Amino acid sequence: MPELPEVEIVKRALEPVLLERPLRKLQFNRADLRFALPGDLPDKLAGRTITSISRRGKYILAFADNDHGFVLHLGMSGVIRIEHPEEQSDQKHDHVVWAFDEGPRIVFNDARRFGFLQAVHVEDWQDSAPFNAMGPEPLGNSFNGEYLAEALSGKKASIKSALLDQRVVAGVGNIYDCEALYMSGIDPRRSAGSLSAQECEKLAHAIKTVLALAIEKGGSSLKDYKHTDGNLGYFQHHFAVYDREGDPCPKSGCPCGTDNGVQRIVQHGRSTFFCPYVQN
DNA sequence: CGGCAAACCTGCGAGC
DNA sequence: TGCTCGCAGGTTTGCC
Repeated sequence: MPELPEVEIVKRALEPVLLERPLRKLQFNRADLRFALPGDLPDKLAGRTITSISRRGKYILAFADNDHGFVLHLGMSGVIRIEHPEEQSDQKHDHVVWAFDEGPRIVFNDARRFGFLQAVHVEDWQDSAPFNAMGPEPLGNSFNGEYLAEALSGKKASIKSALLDQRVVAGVGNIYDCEALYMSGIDPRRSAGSLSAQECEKLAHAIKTVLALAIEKGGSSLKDYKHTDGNLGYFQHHFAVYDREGDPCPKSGCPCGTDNGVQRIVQHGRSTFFCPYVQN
């Protein structure tokens, strides 16, 4: 589930349950996820209170009142469950548990284990990888057409893959990459450096729009998520092209409707979905 | 250095 | 029913 909007939604859901509650125990159910889990972190955080939560790209950061904290990445299949005492259940692939003296606990479940949790300190987290090379937040003011034109300048790789580079812009993944390129009418196969200033402006705007809309939709169905125990997929019904191979694209009267519809191609090992008429 | 394939790991749906 | 294959929202590594 995790691109920027989903991570933002998880971050917002964590705020009321993780903040300002003394953490009884940070429990690791195995020694490693994608990377080794920080074995000394539970001792640093036991009995402490988390005082801040933030998001950077697809990463969630949380710091305790002693300036120690953790950074969490959900990988491809990572899911956070917030479980009230009467609804706690241990499930396969529950790797990390945040336990409190009372009230809900927090569980990180990740079947594929592409996700990870690492220790960070408030003083220096920004100086270490990947944060020291990460591009701007797409919803922030510093991300705009002018920045994008500069960042893409001279790049020979396709615009599709350039947007997946977290050094160009933080938090865009395969879905919103496809959606933003559709929204801006840009062919995903074009080289990144070939985009005009006007196209960069359009694309930057489309990225902001699609991400903001996804956060809005995701937020509205977060209640369902909490009650249905892990059933996700809030925004999927709003995709214009992603995972819609063969369907007519949403543009009314688009010739793709009487042709082959939305096309799927593979670029650098990842699926790209696009409408060859809208995006040219 | 830029670009790209492969690797990491498990689960699920399609097809036989 | 059960097997194999291909595919999955991400990132890192190593090779040209």
